[in-house]
Amino acid sequence: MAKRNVRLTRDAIVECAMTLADAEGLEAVTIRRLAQENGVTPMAMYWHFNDKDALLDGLADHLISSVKLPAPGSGPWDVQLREILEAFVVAVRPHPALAGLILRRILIADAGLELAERVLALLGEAGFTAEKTAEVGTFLMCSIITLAAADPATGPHVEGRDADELHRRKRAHLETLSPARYPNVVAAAPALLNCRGQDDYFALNLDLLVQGVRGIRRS
Amino acid sequence: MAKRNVRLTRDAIVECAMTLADAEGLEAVTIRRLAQENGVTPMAMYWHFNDKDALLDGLADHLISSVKLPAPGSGPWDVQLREILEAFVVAVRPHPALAGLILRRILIADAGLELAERVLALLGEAGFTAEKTAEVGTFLMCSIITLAAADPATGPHVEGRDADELHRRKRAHLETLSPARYPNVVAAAPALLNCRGQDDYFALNLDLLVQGVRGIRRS
DNA sequence: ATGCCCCTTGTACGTCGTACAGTTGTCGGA
DNA sequence: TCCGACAACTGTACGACGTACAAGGGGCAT
Repeated sequence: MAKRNVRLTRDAIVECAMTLADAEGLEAVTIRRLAQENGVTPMAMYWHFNDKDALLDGLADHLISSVKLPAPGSGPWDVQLREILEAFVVAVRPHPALAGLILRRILIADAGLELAERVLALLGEAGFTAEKTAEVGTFLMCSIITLAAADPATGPHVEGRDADELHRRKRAHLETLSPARYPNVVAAAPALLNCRGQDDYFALNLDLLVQGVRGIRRS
Repeated sequence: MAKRNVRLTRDAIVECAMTLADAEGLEAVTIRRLAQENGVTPMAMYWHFNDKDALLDGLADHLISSVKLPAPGSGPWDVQLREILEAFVVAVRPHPALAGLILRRILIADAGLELAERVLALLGEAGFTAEKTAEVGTFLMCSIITLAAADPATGPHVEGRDADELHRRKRAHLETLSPARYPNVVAAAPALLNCRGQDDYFALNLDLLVQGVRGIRRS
């Protein structure tokens, strides 16, 4: 993996960290591992990033700025809101291991502020007060991240486990449940284990969020 | 902190870990720290738990089983659903640092299965197919956990930072924003920094979720 | 060639989870 | 009264982690 022909770059490190996180999870993203991956000493990282948190912030910022916001059209607010939220999930979905890093950077990264600005504007247009706008907007951002985060079987933002093994254990456990005691869980068991990652799941719950915003508009 | 008069117990350890997490965050919950807190050698923990993950699972299970489900009344499904979701948030809210641990244990812990069963049953009653029931139910559980997790300024499930310092930095950053470029963000800035932890926030977004479910019922 | 500055290396420390083996306290049957 | 057996705990050690600190090299303008 040593590619020590050129100098190291912030962006190169971030890129490397992203593919690493996608392939092996966030817990594989280690200063030492990143250094080794680039044929370099661990301490070399610290020239490009103050500390590991700064590196993770870099990852988050990179992910946030990959959101392709639709042009600020003139359609009804709920349609526009849905488009923006969808653009957000679409960008984050390919990197579920990193989803948890995003939240704390949304109001810091430029792209995140742009995103927040658009969402808050639409909520204002929908008739929410400034305070409710903040509350709903915050929750929407959190929900989208949740939506895009990893499979519940592996657990979002909980790393350090063998995903396959956990998934198998969960399946085995669900199969031992008494259908008399948990009829609905047993009936939904295959879907519960499977539903994440399906386009259906995202579309349906994006609708849920937008319809929810519409539903609480007057109150 | 050494209270070595009685033998150690799984429950005692879990209890200790919970107060520790509430006071100093999940990153303070360490095998060594827990041992020291109980006046015992680190390795003593491994008699009661196979490894640290088992300990965290114990924490999650304890938290899940603290949910006080309302009696299965006979009101309309959406009212009952809201009551259940509210009971969930109420139980988890006091322990935001642990919220992230819950998800992967919901379909394993008995109390979690009970919770899932009730939610899925109500969704079935609302007219969802088995598959959509699973999708919506999964998302609802995730959202409630998200809702109950820590302040976005400190970042849910992201530990290892000084919360106060981060909050101050965020506030400072928001105050430097150009109101021309981000009018809505600037207008909502105080609320954005503050809204979490307010009862208002939880009530409003619980409504959002329930109304959302109602909104997507027929489709 | 020389000096400077950007980038990298080398070494070391403290913390973490935990494998492995040994030690104690307690208690029921002889 | 003794005695093993088993439950609960101790002691030591290892490898991985983040990172402080100081020293080194290598390309560029002079």
